[in-house]
Parts: sequence; C-alpha cells; structure tokens
Amino acid sequence: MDVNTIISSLNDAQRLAVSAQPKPVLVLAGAGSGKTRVLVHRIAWNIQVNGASPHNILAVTFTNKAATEMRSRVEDLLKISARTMWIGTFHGLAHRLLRRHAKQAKLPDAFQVIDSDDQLRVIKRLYAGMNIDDSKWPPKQVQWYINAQKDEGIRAKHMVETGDVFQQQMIAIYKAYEEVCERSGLVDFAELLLRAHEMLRDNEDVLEFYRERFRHVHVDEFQDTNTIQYAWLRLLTEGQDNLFVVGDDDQSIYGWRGAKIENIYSFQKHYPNHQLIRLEQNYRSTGNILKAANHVITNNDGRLGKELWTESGLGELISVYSAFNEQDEAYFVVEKIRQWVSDGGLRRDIAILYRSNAQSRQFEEKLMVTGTPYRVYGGLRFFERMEIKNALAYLRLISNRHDDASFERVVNTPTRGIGNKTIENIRLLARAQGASLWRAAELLIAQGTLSARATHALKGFMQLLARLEEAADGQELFEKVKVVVEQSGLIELYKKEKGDKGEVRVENLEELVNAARLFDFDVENDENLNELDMFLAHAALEAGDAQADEYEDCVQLMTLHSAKGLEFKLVFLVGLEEGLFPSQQSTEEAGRLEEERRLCYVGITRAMQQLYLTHAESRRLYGKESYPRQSRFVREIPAEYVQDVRIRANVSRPVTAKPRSGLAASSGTFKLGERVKHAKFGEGVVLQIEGAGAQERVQVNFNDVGLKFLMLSYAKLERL
DNA sequence: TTGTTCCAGCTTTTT
DNA sequence: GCTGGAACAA
Repeated sequence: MDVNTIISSLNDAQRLAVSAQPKPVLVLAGAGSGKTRVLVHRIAWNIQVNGASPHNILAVTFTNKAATEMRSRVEDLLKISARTMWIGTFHGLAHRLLRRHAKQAKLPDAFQVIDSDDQLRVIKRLYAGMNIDDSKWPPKQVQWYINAQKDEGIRAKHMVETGDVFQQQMIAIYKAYEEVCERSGLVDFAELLLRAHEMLRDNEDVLEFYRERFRHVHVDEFQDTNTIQYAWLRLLTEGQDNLFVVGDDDQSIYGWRGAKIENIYSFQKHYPNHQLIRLEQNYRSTGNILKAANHVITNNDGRLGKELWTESGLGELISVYSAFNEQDEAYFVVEKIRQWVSDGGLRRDIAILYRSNAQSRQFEEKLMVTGTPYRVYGGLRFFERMEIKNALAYLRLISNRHDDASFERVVNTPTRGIGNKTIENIRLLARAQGASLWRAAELLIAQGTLSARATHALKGFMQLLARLEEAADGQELFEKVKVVVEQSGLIELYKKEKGDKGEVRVENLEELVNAARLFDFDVENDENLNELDMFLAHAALEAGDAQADEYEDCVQLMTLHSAKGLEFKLVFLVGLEEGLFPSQQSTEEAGRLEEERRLCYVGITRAMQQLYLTHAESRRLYGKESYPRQSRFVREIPAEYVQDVRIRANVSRPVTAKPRSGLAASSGTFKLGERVKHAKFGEGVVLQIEGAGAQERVQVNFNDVGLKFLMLSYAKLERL
C-alpha cells in the first residue's frame, strides 16, 4: 500500500497529526473532527512510513466498543490482521499484562476479575466481621472511597492517619478489603490498573521489555484518563517520546469518577518538546449548531481553546420549545418524531438526550401509546444479570474453590437448606482460621459440630461442585458452561419463577452457553492461559450490550453521558432547566458547573441536521411540583441561532391555568391508551383526559390526522 | 422460605 | 412519587 492512501483523504490538520515526527503529540480533536480517523491513520503511518511492525503498536481506549472499532478500521485500512497489535481498553490491557506476569504482580495464576457489583458485595460481607453499621457507613460510599484511592495510586498502607474518624474507618475497611481480595484471588477494576502499574514499576526487566516492544503508543479520549492511567502511560513510554494522544478538553465529562482533565494540561508540561495540533473542521453538524456549541463552551475558563467550523451551510435554526409541563414536553417531542418519520426520516437517526435516567419514562410512555419503536440505553447488561452471575459463580468455584464471593453467592442458590445460621458459622470459622469459606465449610463438616441437616446440605453442595467439575473436565468451554447451567439446578429454579421473568432467565442461561461457544479464545489469548478463566475475565471486562434488537429502526433514548461519541440527524435535548441540567448539585459546587457545560456542549454537538432544546415550565420531580427556570445554557446561545417554537394548532397546550387538577387517568367513558374511533378522524389512541361532566374532553392521537382535543359531549367517540 | 410491608434515597457510568 | 432493598411476619 502506498503512503498516499494513508494521507490523501485527510484535511491539512489531520494530515499534520498523522504524519507528525516521532515525538509526543497532543491532538486536540473537537467533536466530529475525525478523531478516530486520525488515530487509525496514524497507526497505519507508523507501520508504513516509520517502519514499525504491528507488534510495536499499542493503542488504548476507554470502551470495548471504541477498541473494537479501532481494530477493525486499522485492518480495513492496512488490509492486514491487527491481531498482534495491542489495541484495547486500559482495563483490558492491564488485565493482559497481569495474566502474563501474574507472578511478578504477586497474583495467583487463577486470579479472578470482579465487577463493581461483586466488589460491593465483598465490602458488604466485610461489615459483619468488623461489626460495622451499614447505615452509618454506606457500603456504596466506601466502595467509592476505595476506588478513588486506587485511582490515585494510593494503597491503604500509604495512607497517613489524620485522626479523623471517617478517614480512620475508611482505612480500616480498605485494609480489610485488600486482605480479602488477596486471600480470594480477586481483582477489581481499579486494582487492574493499579496492580499493572506497580508490576511494571517494580520489575525493571518486564518494563524494559514493553518499552522496547511498544515503539508507538496511541491514546484515545485522553481527557478522560485518571491519575493512575496517565502514570501507567508515562512509565511505559519514558525515554521513548512516543506518546500520541488524542483528546478534547471540552468533552471531559467524567471528572466525577476520577478523570483528570488536568492530564491534558500536564502533558504539555511533562513533554516540553511536544507538538500540539488542533482539529477544528467539523464534518458532522450544520453551521448553526456549531456556532451555538462554540458560544456555550466559551463560558468555561482555562480551556486550551478551539473553535469548530464547517464547510457545509448554516442549516436550520436551533428550535427552543417551552413546554407547559413535562407531559407536554414529551408530547411535543413525540409529535415532532411523528412528523420526521412521516416525512420519510428514519427513527434510528433520532435521539432523545436527557441529563438523568429518570427522565426517560415520560418519553417512553408517549412513544409507547403512539406505537413508536424506541430503544433505551443503559440498564442491566447481559453479564450483569442475576442468573448469569449465578452461573458464572459456579464456574468460578470450579476454577477456584476459595473464591469467597462466588461461594456466598451460590452456596444456597438454588435453595438447598443452607440457611443464614450455617453460613454465619462458616464465616466465623473462616475468619478465625484466616481460611476461605470453602475450607472452613470442610473443617466444619469434619468437626461434626453442625446439625445433621446442615451437614447434609453442605455436603450436598460440595459434592455438586465436585460433580460439576468432573463433568466439565476435559470438555470444550461451552460444554463446561452447559454442564453448569444444566446441572446446577439454576434452570429448574428459574422455570419455577412465575411470569415471563423466569422464562427470560432460562433463555439468558441458554444464551450464556452460546456466548461461550462464540468466545474467541485466540483473540484474547497470547499465552498458555486457562480458557475458562479467560472467559470469566471477559465476562467481567466486557459486560455486553443491554438490548440486542439493534436492527430495528428505533428512536434512541439515552443520557447525555452515553451519547458521547455518537451522532444523530435529529436530536432532542430535553429538560433544559436549572436544577436538572445543570443539576442542582453541580450548581452548588464551583468547577462542577463547567463539567455540566461541557456535557451540554457534548449534547449539542451530537446533532447533525436539526436540534431541539426543550424545557418545561412546570415539572413534577420526586413527587413535588416545581417551576424551574430555563437552563442558563439555553441563554448562552445567541438569539441569532435560535428560534422559539410557537404553539401550533396540532400541538396541544392545556387551556386551563392548572390543568393538573383536571387531569385524570380515566374518564367515565374512556381510559388513557385506549383505542377509539371517530366518525370523521378515524382511529386513534386516547392520550389525555381532562375536565368533567359537560366540560370533559379527551386528547386523541389519530392515525391519520394526528393530535386532536375533543369535547366528549359533542364528539361521537366509539371504543374499539 | 416466601411474601409483604416499610423505608431510604434520588445525577452522570465504564471497566 | 417511585423503586429497590431490607426487615419482618406467616
């Protein structure tokens, strides 16, 4: 392939970045400016021009999705396999390092990766032994504290007591938590990063090996790195000057979970010989959208500075809609969606973006009654489901009997008569002996101090595991999973569960077997590692998607955070109200407001063609009615880029001053969501009912003519 | 052991 | 005002 193909399709700034001399490079890439493109082409350049072999390439991202995309785009461009390149997430790559060098990292070969849910359970379990009141020390808060320390590279032993009671307690729990993880061979997400950093730092030969190997290091979303991630990058590239980072300080929205926007500023200090390149040409949005975004973000201080521009035209003005209340806001959005679709637009090009998940319900309801397919992002993912985690716990115990977290999880699931009392006895002994729960259970049985029934039940569990292990021995991975799913009793348990829930769970378990069948061991493995352990780690590190039906043409609903990196032709930014967005908490703390503003910037720049900003003049939140002011972010957009949407004939606005009091879930004749027929307008769905008696009127969404208000005393409506 | 009731909590989320 | 988890009773 000739070099020209790598750079000919790029604009000047992109080309400058891709072909930069081998030295530290910071690419400030605005939204929609071709950031991934630059990274992919830079990798190609390093191979084609700088003479690197794929083996010499390291590329780090934050999400599995980004890593997968980068890998496939590199392969498409270079027409070679990217298999020997290390392209992955910080956590995935740290995990790989730890598997390869478990001994140097002082980890057992069969160490298990736990997700945050598992981590929380481990912490909760500590409380019993330490006599800690969980209402005084919320486990969630403790988890957060521990992870925050690890993200900063601080271990319990490093912490200096200040005499502060809170801090003292935190250190005590942190210490105990580290001990349990150590004993059970458990590694949480933050630990992956910290451990990988320590392993490299303390093993000169290993570090040298990787410094030599990774001649080119590429980092995506650099503004989202935390302290330990940046430290890891610096360690790995020290003396090599080969760090190529891409990021956007204006899109840093994860400060609240440890991301350090400062890293992007420190980079310039740490590498005085670095080259800074700005990508400002945007290929996504119209001029009006970009100008609005630029204006909003200039209200932040201390930016590196960047102004997006486009060669395409101004496009349509941004529409601002002041809804009467949150119901009206949802009606409005759904009506606009209906118009878009009836004009031939695709639903998958539409996104409704909100600040907090709680806001989605309003829209879901309205989309439901109008029969509009939609998809809500977020929520439980495949490997996070209870039934899946239970099955995985059995698999983990097969691999390692001393995994206490898994032991506790399934020792009595399905119920087999091992009650709290018995488990408490096991815990007690385990603690006294400093042994695992499994070992303690064995000891208890040997002692013969348990009741006959409990002994029998416990033996039954231990024999079950022995049977599972035997049946799984020597089998293919998916056969092993199948054995566990079928013989653990989980299927029977969920079959008994009433409703569709149990059915779905059984299906999910079957899907787990399938996932094991599809698991591509070779991709994850470059050493002689245990396939089952790799599958378990994969389950923790890549929790899978929430919903599968990506192929249906759906309206997309998600938080602003999860919208980062995506683009849609039509975007609704909803709930633009003070207290909601920016959220209450962030208006009270300085600094945090700027992050909210960046979030708004992210939201605006998702839109390609049309952007609607909506807010409600009255909103029910946490059961209380509030009358929020329009968000300051809307007012930060100059009037010339904005148009107010006036109430149109077919967009309803309740006529009474206080329509709430008149709203009802059902009238004497009709219910919300009911299908009705009108002589002239045809068929439709009842969306709203207000008033009573002769004043009673209903709002109906007709298939043909859209939304109409009808006085019940006049209109002849028929129930269908 | 299961079903019920009560009560706290309530941004954002990936790994 | 709703939800999920924990405490309680049967």
